[in-house]
Amino acid sequence: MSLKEELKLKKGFDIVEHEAALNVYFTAACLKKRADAFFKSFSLTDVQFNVMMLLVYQAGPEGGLSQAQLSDMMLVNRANITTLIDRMEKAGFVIRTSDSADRRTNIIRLTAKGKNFYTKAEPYYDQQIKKMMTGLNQSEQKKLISTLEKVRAGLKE
Amino acid sequence: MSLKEELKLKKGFDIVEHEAALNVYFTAACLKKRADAFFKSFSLTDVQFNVMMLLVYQAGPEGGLSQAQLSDMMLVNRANITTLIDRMEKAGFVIRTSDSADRRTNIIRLTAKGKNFYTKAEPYYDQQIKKMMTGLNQSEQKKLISTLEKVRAGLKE
DNA sequence: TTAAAATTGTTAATATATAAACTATACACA
DNA sequence: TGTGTATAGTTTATATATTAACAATTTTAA
Repeated sequence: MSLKEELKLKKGFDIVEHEAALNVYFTAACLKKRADAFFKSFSLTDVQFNVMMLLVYQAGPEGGLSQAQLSDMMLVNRANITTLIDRMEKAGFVIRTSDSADRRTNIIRLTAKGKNFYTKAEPYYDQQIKKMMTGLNQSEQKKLISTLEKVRAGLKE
Repeated sequence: MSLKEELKLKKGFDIVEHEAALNVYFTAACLKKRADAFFKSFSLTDVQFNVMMLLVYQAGPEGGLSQAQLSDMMLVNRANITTLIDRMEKAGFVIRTSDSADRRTNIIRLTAKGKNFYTKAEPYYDQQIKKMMTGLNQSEQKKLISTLEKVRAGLKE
């Protein structure tokens, strides 16, 4: 179904670039909504889950990541990390620790609660994301990935 | 460049579905950031521009759209439209009018200021979106559109 | 060594989004 | 006609995101 049909628009799109960009945008929104619904049963959000995933798989030698690293890996503003980590700290999933090498820096670490939670939730997430992407086969997904890489490359200029 | 490289991750992605979904998500975020930067010079946001575009091209016989219609066309919650239209009303771009056919309903209309603004801004937007999508040729864009349609179709189940 | 430039995390203000609950209104059905 | 259900928009609280400005700290360059 075309986006025009899905959004029930009277008039379609004259410029294919505009249509392509809107398709990316709204597909992401649909993915996010579906993910949000999934994570709701775990009482956290997709963004918080992403933080945990980053801490599990991308932690440095200090056993965590700095807020600046998190903001870089999530493509969001540093200011946003503050309240995000506040909420996750409050929920008991992460702690802020000081960095012995740099007094400006916090190292964000998963708590035992956070680790346990993540370990339990990950298989369910894996299952869910596979379900979510059943519209494409493996080869189509790989092609989509490389196409979107091209889009992003074109944005860098 | 792969997402792993862009985000400077130590560890890549084990599940291609996850990688594909993240590519959609982050590409949309990159598009949005670029669009935000563009619209900043016009002192409005991409979401507000989208509202204006919808009012110009999708208005009904009453010369506008209801808030519920806008929320459907934008795939966002009705509650979100309230404050969005508040801000646009405050900026003088739109007005809320009553709907003679249904006393619960507001019809959102562009003001003369809003119409003039949109008419001036649209050609610049067209130019900009073409520039933003230069990573793909026309055929690749059409292929991307149909792939994303498949993703969304798979999400409906 | 010193001063300038860069980086880290926070704060405050703003924008976009969600959910739940509500009132008023409209619709559907018996 | 009356009752139950659905819808429109708002309010409140919460989450995610941006910007600009700031103080503390670190890095860079002269």
